[in-house]
Amino acid sequence: MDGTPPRRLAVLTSWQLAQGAARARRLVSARLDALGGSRAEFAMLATLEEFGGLSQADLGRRIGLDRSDVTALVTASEEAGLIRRERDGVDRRRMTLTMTRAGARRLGRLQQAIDEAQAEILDGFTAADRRQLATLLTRLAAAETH
Amino acid sequence: MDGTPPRRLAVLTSWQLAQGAARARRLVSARLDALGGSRAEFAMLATLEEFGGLSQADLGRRIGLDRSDVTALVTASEEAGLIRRERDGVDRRRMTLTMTRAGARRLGRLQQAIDEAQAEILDGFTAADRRQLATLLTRLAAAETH
DNA sequence: CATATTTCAGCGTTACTGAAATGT
DNA sequence: CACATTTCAGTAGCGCTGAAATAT
Repeated sequence: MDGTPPRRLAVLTSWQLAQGAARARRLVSARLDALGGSRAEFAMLATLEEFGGLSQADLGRRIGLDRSDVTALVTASEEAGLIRRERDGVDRRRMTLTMTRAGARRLGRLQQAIDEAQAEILDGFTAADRRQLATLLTRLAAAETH
Repeated sequence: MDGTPPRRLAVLTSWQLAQGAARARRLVSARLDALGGSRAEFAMLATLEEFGGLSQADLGRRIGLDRSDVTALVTASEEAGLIRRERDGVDRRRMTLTMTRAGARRLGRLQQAIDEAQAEILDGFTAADRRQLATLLTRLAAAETH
């Protein structure tokens, strides 16, 4: 046993979120590490599958990744053959990103690992629990930044 | 608008948790920064208020802070007059930590800032929503590490 | 002897900032 | 001109590791 945290911490929504997110992150990372993958890599491939032909800036905005970190991720992924990066014909500032077939296969493998982690995170939760949690978290994260 | 993330991400509990935790963290940090404080400082003071006379190792276990980071935090907080650090008389490896009156006043100010942030995080949530969320998050974070 | 505590030096990841080069 | 995109260099916090000194 680790000893319980003080009540002033335990009652905070921000603390509860941090604890839950940290556990989920550890479980997901452990599975992805075994495949030599990362959360950002999965996020990128998932985005390019659903929204093909994005620019790097758009990709970063979709997944909340900094422009600077997008550059590094995209460079490595192109070298690994998972994506293609081509200069946009219309707006020549932009690099247009598309997923390769190797990227699609990679996405499938990472998805499987992530699904296993989600199952472990939600072990013991009923279907109703899961809907509740998803609804509440989505509302919370989507709140206006007014 | 930022563009929506792909479905493969949006449906993940781990992603939802990460997004919610990141927003909560930004709101809390913004308030604490204005006071020159940190989350770790608040966690330390809250712990020493509720469990007086802890060792550094016990403090770290209560709040999930690494031994190495505890040393730095405790050193700075002692210099700031928020806590006292004395060699334990029984087990002379340990340093016994106690909060000073200045520390208690500091805790009060940080608590106020954090309460404001929690209110902002949960803006629009009913009392029932808040109970649901707290229950689900606590269950999720407390899951056995079997 | 094995174990626990504290301290220090350092590492890897993530999130970010500032500035430059390029183009709209 | 203001603004957007990409890239690079660098910064700061966080969570950690390894090792040493000290004590149980």
